[in-house]
Amino acid sequence: MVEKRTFSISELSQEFDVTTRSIRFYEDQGLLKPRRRGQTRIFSTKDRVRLKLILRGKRMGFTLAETKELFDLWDETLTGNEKQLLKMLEILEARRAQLEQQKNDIAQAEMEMDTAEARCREALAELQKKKKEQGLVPKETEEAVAQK
Amino acid sequence: MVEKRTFSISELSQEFDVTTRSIRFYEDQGLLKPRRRGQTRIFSTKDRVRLKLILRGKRMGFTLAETKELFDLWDETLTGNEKQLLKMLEILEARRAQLEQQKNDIAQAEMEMDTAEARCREALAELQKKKKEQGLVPKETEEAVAQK
DNA sequence: GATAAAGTTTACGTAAACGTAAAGTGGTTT
DNA sequence: AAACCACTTTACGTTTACGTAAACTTTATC
Repeated sequence: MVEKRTFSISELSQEFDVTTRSIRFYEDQGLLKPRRRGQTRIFSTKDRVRLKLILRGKRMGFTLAETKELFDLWDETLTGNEKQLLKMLEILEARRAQLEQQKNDIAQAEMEMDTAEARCREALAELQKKKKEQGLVPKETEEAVAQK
Repeated sequence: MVEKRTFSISELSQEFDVTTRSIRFYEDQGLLKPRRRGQTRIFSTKDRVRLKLILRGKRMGFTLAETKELFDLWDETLTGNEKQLLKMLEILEARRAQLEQQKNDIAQAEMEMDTAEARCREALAELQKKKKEQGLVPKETEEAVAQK
């Protein structure tokens, strides 16, 4: 049960909601290496995984070049050369630092969004109060409201 | 104690490690609005905060246009219009969803990096073992090694 | 008052990541 | 066989986010 399927370019395009143009571009840049039947591309499950990684990388702010570097490095790493292995470990460390930074950024952003939301709700509540007052004491002029 | 300082373009440039070109560009795009003394820019603490937000936004994968949209919206929100307030709350919700996605992406990436690192270390251990064997049984040919 | 240091505008250049025709290939459905 | 579909290549266009000179003021320093 090894899921030995293959995929057409439009299948992947639909599944991941990217244009075929993008997929071809990723191949052009060396990030995907589909087989060919004639001139038609045939994507393996490995290609599919890589596409998923590419897109996630993008969401995380990686450039295609960075992602490609990781792919290439990982391929080289599999050959078992010691220098490559050590370099891979280094790069993994660097990425972890980057992820830590991103996590901090996200936490910060969440806090600020909390206070922003709170202020919005306060302001809305204020407006509701004003409305009620207007309901009770109608026809207050705009200028008078503004002066509060 | 309101920290009422101002900043020159190069001060900010150095503090946040961005080029003056970038800072001028951000102004050009309407993200910063420094005062002027003659034609020289004078940045307030508010500008400084915004610059920080711009850079964090970039690290989080936001475009300048998106960040500007948030700035503008927040400014409008402060005027207290109800429609603006509700729109702001909507956008905040959307951003939260985006942050959740990013957190998932990061968690996934961390897991994969864990297994990648483990494999690297295994491979390295294997190499060390091979080296020892070579030390004990020297002059093994490359072909023989490859056949294992 | 010359000269350097830091600031400015204007404007063309560039890399990344595709978009968008245009024109052709290969299979299959009617 | 005509028409249609999915796929292809080639190639120029576009947006974003600056880089990089060039030529010019303004301010500080010797």
